[in-house]
Amino acid sequence: MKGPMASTGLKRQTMSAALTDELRERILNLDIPEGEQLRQDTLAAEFGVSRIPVREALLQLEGEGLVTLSAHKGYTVTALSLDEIRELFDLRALIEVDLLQRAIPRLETHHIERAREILATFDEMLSRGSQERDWGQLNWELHAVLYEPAERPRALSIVRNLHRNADRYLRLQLKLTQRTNERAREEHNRLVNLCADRDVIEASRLLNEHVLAARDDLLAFLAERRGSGENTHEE
Amino acid sequence: MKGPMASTGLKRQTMSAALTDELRERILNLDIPEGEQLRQDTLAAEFGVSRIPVREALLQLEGEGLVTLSAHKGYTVTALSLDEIRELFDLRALIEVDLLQRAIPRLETHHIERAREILATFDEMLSRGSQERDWGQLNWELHAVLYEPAERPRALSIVRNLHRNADRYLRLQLKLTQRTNERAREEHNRLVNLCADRDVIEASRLLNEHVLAARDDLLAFLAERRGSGENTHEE
DNA sequence: GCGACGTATATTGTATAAAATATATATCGA
DNA sequence: TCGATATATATTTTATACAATATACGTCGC
Repeated sequence: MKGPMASTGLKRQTMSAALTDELRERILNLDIPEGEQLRQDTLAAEFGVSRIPVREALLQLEGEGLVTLSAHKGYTVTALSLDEIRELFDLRALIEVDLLQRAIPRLETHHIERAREILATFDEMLSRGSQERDWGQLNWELHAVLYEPAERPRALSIVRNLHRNADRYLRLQLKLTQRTNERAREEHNRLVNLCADRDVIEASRLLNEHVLAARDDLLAFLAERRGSGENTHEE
Repeated sequence: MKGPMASTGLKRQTMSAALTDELRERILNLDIPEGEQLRQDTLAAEFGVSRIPVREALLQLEGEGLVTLSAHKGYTVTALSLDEIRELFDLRALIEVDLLQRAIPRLETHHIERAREILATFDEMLSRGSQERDWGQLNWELHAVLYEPAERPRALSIVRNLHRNADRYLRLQLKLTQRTNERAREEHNRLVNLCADRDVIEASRLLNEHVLAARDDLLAFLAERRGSGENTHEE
């Protein structure tokens, strides 16, 4: 469940897969900004591989929605409108609440324990100063462990993708505002406690509010930012 | 909105895209059965292209869930368990009901007209004898036109993919039982009428029942079939 | 005969090279 | 000068060739 062959440094099974992960991380971390053209030979040269695995990585990311292909013109990093970002969160709320309702009756003690471990890691991170790079991953793991007992692999996969697509913008927000982090932390704690109590009704309500509050926070942040020139990285 | 450049025979913008469509159609139509290995050389030779566009088409289909890649071992046509098929329909019900609720208040006359056109095409098809090949496409178009006013592109894309994944099994059922078709036809008519009346409550209820009834019908059919050796294609 | 190892073959994964398409620049005519 | 067409350049798409990996088979030792 952790990172595959972590710390060994052994290279992945295929270049395509490794490139997919690396490119995804760069996009999510905004190292490559929205709308940017992705030149195949440039990437190939940078990674020291041919263009074939680069193309295959980009194709994979296109399936995830992170890049957009225009035939014969190439790939660009997908730029989402505020409406599209809103939709990500609305879908998250819809599907995740359903997952949680199915999962809670089947939650075992070890699920709760794992969730509390993740909460502890969150706190640790918070005290060490913002690590927005890992925040999204940790946030996903917490949600995923609560939904896992539902045994709904397709729904889980869809939700993971929704998280990923929203992650870019959440990281941006985390970089600039600390309040979001604290609020999420508090709601996560309550959510795990409600799950431990098997309180389906209240846990569902809280989860729904949690996701929609994150939505509104983020949209307000982005609306402000986009309205006024959005100057963060200069060139 | 119809088939792109139908009958012209003009090749698509790229080979990869054309191959993706062709392979998808073969898989959905069960020309290539579940679990079958897809050899890249074989496909390349058959279509008269190199393995590169074949690989890219397969990668695309993997993103859609129709094929599964095992590193260094190749692609196989994804085989779904009954539980996974159940999940497809449960997700459809969840997301489509939400879409319909958002769409109905924004439905315009021309949406309804278009829906009735599709219903007429259904009837025409029914009278000409079963054309299970087009059934899934038509079914999707009907649902899509009702959801379109919601302006939720991501949700629509997810639902289209769910339809596609279920389509293989629906076609199988349609080939062997006519009753499903008639039942769907009747429910579709009622659904469009309720939409025309802007009756969100009843339309939502009917849509939910419609999808879940299709689910139960199909699962019963497949359980029967899988239990008893599933002999249809001999070799 | 049985299991472990090594080789041969088939298939996938990647690199390089050629073809097709799009974009930019230049040339021509009015 | 302006617009349109033609040419050149950049980039993507596809083909061919090579390398890496997995599977099948056979050989050897016991």
